[in-house]
Amino acid sequence: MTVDAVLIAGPTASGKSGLALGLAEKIGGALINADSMQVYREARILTARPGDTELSRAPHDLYGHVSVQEVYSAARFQSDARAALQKARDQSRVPILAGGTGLYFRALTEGLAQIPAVPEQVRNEVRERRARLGAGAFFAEFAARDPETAATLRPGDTQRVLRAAEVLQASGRPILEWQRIAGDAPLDGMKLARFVLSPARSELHRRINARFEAMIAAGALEEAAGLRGLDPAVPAAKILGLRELWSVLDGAMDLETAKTAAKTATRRYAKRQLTWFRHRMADWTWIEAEDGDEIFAHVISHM
RNA sequence: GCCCAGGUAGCUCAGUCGGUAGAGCAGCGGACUGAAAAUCCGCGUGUCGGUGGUUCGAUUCCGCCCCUGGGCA
Repeated sequence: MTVDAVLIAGPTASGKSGLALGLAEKIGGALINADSMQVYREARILTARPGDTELSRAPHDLYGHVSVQEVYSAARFQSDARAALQKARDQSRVPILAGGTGLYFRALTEGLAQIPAVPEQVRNEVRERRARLGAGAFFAEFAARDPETAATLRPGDTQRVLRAAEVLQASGRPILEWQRIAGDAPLDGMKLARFVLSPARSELHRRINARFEAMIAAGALEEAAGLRGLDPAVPAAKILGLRELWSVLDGAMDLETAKTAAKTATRRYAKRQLTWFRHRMADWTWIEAEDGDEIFAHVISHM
């Protein structure tokens, strides 16, 4: 085996975990999670995180290692992944990074800009101001102070507008300026085997639907009950299916409706993932096979 | 078997007094450097059941056939 690391991307329910695990067993690898939601400890079922059986078959890192209460981020992931990569290296294991979060893969392969952390107080101030002024007025105000960045954003893009505004507020410099400074990529200079799993859309939809049913059967409703009261502003509150199941628990929605809504949301998520992969990972090895053994054979032949 | 009602987008339906047709949901395409399972932008994707006829022109009118639902037998 001549690669320094294996990267496995793919939309949700495309079979990444199974492939990664099989590969880890075969080549003596160590799994490192590259999925933004599988990092949350208390949400194993709803995030389709590997269970104890899988965990016992190969080393796993960054799976369920933080609490749902925490605000995890791409930056924290990058730093955690750096440590996990070092750990695998120390154990002479090939790191196998598997996940569905495009931005996290970007953080690994291209790095993130080194932007000073924004104090909690500034974040809150900026949020409150936008809520008070409204999206349009807030954006106009921001555009007057940072026209260059504003030109790249839309007023309604809540997340990016807030981020740009808080960075400007906290650092005194436009986020665009910070982003021009190249980041340090954890995988820089390493020999990589990169794969994107891409089953046919119809098959992917079938799997997504079936998997949510399986999650329900495995106790997703109980898991959701345990997460009630979670601060809706925290990233883990965005776990697909969580809101719908909370509605069921509140008696505001029947289970069938909730399941349908959760599946739809997951299908749309998969579509967004694929848009990212298609354009940002065009030069990776794309695997359209759907059968596990077939996928495995393809991967081996490309390494 | 007869009588009604209806066959239009993947689904539920609207519509066209004859000039090749929209709405919702689903879906599709795209952007995206620190909340990314987030956030945002864009797009009707169609043998108008089939087949003859009338007509310059039929999804629309007429005939026949097929299918679905309801009623009567």
